[in-house]
Amino acid sequence: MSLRAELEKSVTAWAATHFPGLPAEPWVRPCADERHGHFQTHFAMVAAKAQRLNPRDLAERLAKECPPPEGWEKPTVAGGGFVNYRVGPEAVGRAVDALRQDPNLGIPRVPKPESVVVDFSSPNIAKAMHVGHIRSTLLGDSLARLLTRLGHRVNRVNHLGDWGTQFGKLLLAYRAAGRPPLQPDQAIDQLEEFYKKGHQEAESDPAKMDQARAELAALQDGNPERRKDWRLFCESSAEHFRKIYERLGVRFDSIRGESAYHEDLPKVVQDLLQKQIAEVSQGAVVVRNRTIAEEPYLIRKSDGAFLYATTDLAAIQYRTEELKADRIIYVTDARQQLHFRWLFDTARRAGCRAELEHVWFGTVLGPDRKPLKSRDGTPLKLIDLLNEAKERAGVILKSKRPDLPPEGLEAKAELLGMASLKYADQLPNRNLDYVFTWEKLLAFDGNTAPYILNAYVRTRSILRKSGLAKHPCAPVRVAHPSEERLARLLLRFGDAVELAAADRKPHHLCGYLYDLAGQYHRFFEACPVLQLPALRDSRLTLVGLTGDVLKEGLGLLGIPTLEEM
RNA sequence: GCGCUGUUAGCUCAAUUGGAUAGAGCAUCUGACUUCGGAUCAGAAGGUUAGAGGUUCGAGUCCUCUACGGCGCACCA
Repeated sequence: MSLRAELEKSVTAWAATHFPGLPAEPWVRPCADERHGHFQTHFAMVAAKAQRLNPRDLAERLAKECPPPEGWEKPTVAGGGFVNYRVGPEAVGRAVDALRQDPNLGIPRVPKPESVVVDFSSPNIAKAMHVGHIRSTLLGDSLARLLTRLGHRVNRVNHLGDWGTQFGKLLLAYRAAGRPPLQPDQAIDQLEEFYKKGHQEAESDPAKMDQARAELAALQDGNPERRKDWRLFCESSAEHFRKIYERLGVRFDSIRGESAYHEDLPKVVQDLLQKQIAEVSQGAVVVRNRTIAEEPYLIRKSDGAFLYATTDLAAIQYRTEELKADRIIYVTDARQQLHFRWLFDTARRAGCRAELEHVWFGTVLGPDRKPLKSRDGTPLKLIDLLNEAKERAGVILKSKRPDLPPEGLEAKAELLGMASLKYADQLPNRNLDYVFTWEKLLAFDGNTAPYILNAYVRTRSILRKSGLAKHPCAPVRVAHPSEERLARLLLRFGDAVELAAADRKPHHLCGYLYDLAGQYHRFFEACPVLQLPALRDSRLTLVGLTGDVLKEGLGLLGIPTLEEM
């Protein structure tokens, strides 16, 4: 249990006894300013307001009747009714001793594990993944890792766009070209060319548009030749996706595209009509809810075709009934908020009992504050982004480590490039658009992956220097202020992980890891580790624990570590 | 028009969900190296949190209005 949680227990018990009416919030928080203390509670001010009492008097009572755990200083009252607590160095040492023996590093387990589907990434078949997919892919992956770590049963689902109307135009051009074989390493580019060609033709020539529609209808009716072509498109795309996911270290439990729900769609619409949730309007089938919008939600077009809303409804049914999901989390960009409001509302009215959540994020912008594009104005391809990250990391590596043999350089550049990209993408609050620059991404200092990795590497190098095979696990004695700060920060890891998961915002964890890396660097400046025999094992233990927490924290963000920079 | 969302230091972003004197990095300036790895550390400077009201013991955070931006609103996904 963290220091905070220990104190929290005591304060909450006191609050529940004397003020049973008040909500059981977390009342204990770390002080923003250490001069006030290590932890504070503002409970007295809240309770005083509710009961019309004097907040200072109540704070005095709380401080007196609610003593901190063993080894803490006597609490003090300050301001308008804050009670401040300070932990003694021995108590810090004891807490760190408990932490180093905890395989979970202070990360709590949820009392009631849920079966959670995380739906993320979801690229379209026959198109290269682009920069618009990166936030969903990384954020979804991190959320899945966080929820798994807290004890939930997580199902990572890639809901591929493999059944849209774009296939009519693509088939049209592909077949007109004589159904040529696709080159393994250029398949995606070839498919994009065919689509572009088919699209242009269909837009300019109504007869071609009719043909494209006919191609789509043939595919959806199960025409064997079209099916075969479509499967080829899917397989070529899958290979493209696989390479990118491998480099990003992202995996899925289930890759199940829209096509998998094709057969279920008529029944979904029929059910909604039968339950009188949906109605026929102007030949289409729609769902209405004036509290959401005046315009209705379309689930079947007037020509009988289904939409992605219908597919999503079918997917909810599958996930709740077949996968037994208690909760489904969708990770998509902000523009789909209205769609998900409609989707969730409709599913609930139709009897869905699972919790449905839309975790949305903003756009990646270029330096001009417009959505990030490549030089020719098309969306920036993800593969180009990854390659450039690696290349730039390689240039920096060579300049920083000219002594490094060329063999190891490439793998190191790849790791640093991916780590930097992943960290930079997850650092800003997901609800905001963010401005992407290479300078920020691969900077050596500031809140970046290299800075944190550097701290980790130094925990490893000091170990190598010590001649030991692994970090010792000795009782920790905090002797220096920067050492004590490091220890207390380590004890907050569990809180940071919990907050990031509960908020569905991994950037909270980035902030914590940056603080920890910085505090480790300060400790490192101030505290000789190997030179002082009396403190050597204690400090090596602290160093080892710092490394473990940095590694575990980065791991929850999907970022691997390395032993040497 | 309706709805969602945003505006914090010159720039890019934080702020533990209503708590104490709003913090970092970059850029600028000043220091610390024959280093337990300097991809580091110490320090200076930089703010009417877009503006105006309101609620509160307390507001960057909640409410109302205004200005400016991004996005979405029936047959794409």
